[in-house]
Amino acid sequence: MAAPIQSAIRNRILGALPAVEFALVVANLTSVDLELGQTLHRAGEEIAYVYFPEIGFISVMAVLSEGAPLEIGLIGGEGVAGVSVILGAKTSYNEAMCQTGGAAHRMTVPAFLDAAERAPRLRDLLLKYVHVFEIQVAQTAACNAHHEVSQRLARWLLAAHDRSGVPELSLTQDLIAVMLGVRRSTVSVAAGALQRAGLIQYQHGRITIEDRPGLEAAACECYRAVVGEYRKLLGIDPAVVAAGNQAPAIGL
Amino acid sequence: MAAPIQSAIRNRILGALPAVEFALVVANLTSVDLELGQTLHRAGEEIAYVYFPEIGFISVMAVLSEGAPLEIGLIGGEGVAGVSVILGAKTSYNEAMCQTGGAAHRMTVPAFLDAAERAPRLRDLLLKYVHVFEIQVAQTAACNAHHEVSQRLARWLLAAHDRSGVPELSLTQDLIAVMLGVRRSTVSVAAGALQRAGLIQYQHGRITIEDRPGLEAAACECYRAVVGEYRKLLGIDPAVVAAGNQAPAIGL
DNA sequence: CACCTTATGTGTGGCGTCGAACATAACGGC
DNA sequence: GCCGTTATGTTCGACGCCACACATAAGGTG
Repeated sequence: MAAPIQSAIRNRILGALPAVEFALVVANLTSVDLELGQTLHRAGEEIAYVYFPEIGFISVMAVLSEGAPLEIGLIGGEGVAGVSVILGAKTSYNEAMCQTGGAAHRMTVPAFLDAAERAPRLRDLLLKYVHVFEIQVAQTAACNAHHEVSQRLARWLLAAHDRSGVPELSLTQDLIAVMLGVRRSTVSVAAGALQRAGLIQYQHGRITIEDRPGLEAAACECYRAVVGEYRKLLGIDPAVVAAGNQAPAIGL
Repeated sequence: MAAPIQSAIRNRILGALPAVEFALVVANLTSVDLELGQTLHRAGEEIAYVYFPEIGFISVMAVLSEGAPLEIGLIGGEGVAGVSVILGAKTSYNEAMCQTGGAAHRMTVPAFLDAAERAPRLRDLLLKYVHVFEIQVAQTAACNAHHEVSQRLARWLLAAHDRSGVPELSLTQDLIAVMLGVRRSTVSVAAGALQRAGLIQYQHGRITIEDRPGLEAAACECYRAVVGEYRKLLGIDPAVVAAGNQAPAIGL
């Protein structure tokens, strides 16, 4: 388990640290694989580790007494899961789970808090991340109340694609329906419309985005708004800009 | 403008400070009236002041390009408006406005940041408040997706009543409809049902809660869940426990 | 008291999603 | 290549809320 060197790190919070602070952090990082369906922290239970995703993304879900949990936010390589310990939280109110395969670096909570104490730039970035994540959640609250499923589906696919870093996503409509808090048949209809419009391509649990600008046009403003805040406040784009993966055309 | 003494403060974050820290803060506090419809900070604009409500409550609203803004969170005497400056935010993503008459103590942002730096207990409380507020927003996101308007109406009335500290609220159905992001006629139907059930009493812009336990039973779990987190994490109850205002029967 | 304004109650057709069922299609293991 | 499993497509009645309209009622004001 050799310590990773900073240039090889894909997580953009870790990547943005000055070398001095990264050195302080890296000793306590452990690389772990994230498996599909793996729960990083459960609702109401103690947060043991803080995760810096490298590959794949993590869904933060609200758990209601009746009905399946539904997603309120996404965390990828632009962020951190479990960051609320920096606010003094001991337990997690929501549930964090991995919906794709992936990998992350993790730290124990005490090590994380110690590092945040001693590394001012890290602390600054973490608090800003708390803020943009809250913006994402707030936008989701409004989106759930006002926007149609087809728009929300497009938004979600874009956000997931941004954070996955690969052109093809392994995601069933069943899973997406849970994320959005709707019936699978509703997703099927909405996805079928997107597919007929040539925006996406479904293939038995694998989905590719064929026309990104078109999909952005089909999504509600929420996608664009949240990406803009990540850039503005954190200086970090949720989209992975890896080799062979073109940057999303959001700007304008 | 005499400096307020701590025992006369109704805001429960200020009230929870040790005397040493309160002394540090109080010099920079200014008492202001909050007028109905007054905007404390607008979406996208700079946050100039941080507000500690004393009387009445503040609605935090998400602004979408089409349609009226809708509420994502409530702040009363248990909290602070504009607290996200402590995360490094300069501007507000959402809009904070006063839906009732009221009063607050406010500080300029630089004074606030300075105080938070020097007063550890204050800083601790503020970060925890950021956390519980995010929980409130997250719960609202799930609530908007899953729960019916009648339940959401009951939840909202309870939350507003908690924070107002008075038995009678001055709130039109029109205003509530905007908060919940639904049509006024829908509120009218839902409120009529609650009224016929003897839970509330509407009277031309004034509303009284007749049967609080009944109203809690009519509300979705979200009300109870959020109150529980305020108590657990902050040690503060959103409900004002003033003379003549019985504490809400939430416990169980 | 009469009148205007504001607030609430009620009704109707339409649309989006639910909830549930069933049919088809693609993959994977043997 | 067959077959069970998994994933997707499609349909249909029901229901909640929209969107819009109009009626009624309860203040406030002169």
